[in-house]
Amino acid sequence: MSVRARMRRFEQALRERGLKSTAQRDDITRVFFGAEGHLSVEELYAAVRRVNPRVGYATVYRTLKLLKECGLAAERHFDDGQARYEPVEDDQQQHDHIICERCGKIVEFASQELERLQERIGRFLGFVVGRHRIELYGICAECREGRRRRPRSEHGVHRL
Amino acid sequence: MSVRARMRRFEQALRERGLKSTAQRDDITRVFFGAEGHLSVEELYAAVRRVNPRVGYATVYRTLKLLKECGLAAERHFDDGQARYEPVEDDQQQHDHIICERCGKIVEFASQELERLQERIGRFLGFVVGRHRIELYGICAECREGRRRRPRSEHGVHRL
DNA sequence: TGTGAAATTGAAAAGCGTTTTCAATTCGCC
DNA sequence: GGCGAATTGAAAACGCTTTTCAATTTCACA
Repeated sequence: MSVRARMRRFEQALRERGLKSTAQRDDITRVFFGAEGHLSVEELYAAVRRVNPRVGYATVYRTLKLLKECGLAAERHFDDGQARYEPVEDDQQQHDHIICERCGKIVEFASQELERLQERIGRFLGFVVGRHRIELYGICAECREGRRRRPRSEHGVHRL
Repeated sequence: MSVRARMRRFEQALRERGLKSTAQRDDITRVFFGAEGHLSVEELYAAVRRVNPRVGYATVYRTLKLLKECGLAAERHFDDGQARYEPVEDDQQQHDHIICERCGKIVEFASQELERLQERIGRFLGFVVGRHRIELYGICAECREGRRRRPRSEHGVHRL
């Protein structure tokens, strides 16, 4: 879905809730939807600032909270102590993450098998499993080979 | 391993580091090792206070940090925003958790299959996986059946 | 196009879990 | 017992996040 389309979605969600559309919200969501996901608030704030230096930190937090409530953003808590946010594609099912501890790259993947196994484990222990959190931490190929340490986030969910 | 034996281990670790053994450390570790794991700092602090009301919050934090560094405690960050700690048995291998969102019960499990699958996924994506974080969230049997809502933590790792 | 109630904003303060600071106390080797 | 180093509790500081509050902006309605 394009940035434009997502922003229309957001505007609509605002109207449905009787909330107002503002320049700040527009700027923040535009930058957010245009970025590659897994942004921290700090990163998003910095990026928005480049476009509109009048935007305050609190507004970025508030807008992310709104996006979350509208189902347009997902909040993640990895092991670095700050929340990260990714845009939610509406066709996109649940997925997990593998994170390089050297360069910080975050790769998304979705595994049917993992899904099934988790379900099975839950059932065995008497649980009905709703959500899960699965994060793998390791070193990516580029880092092991001593190549560049640049990429922060690789885009798209890998289906396995 | 008994509480006594673990405390001896701790004393030994202290000596090795040139650190001192104190009444506070003894009280905190005794309560910690005697409890059923997955305690928050708050819970441990409250429990220790019942034994020795002079112990301060900071000392509980400091002692847990020490235990962690000695490999006698593991720190976990579930979705409730505070760290939880569990005693580490020396024979105990890596395990994961399934958590009831109604009663808060935490059940430990270890799955060879899950281990293998995770390894395989990592390799497929070019990673060498070191550690992982796997948490399943759902509703436990007791809660679904409307039984009591008491148990906080069930003891022992379920091997699957 | 103007008006005004309600929503929104930025800056600063507060919150929350955790860590650090610091003066006073305790430990343990001589 | 005496002394230097480690430890302690209380309070302050921390980093991230939320809330407060007065000033500004939006937008439904006139």
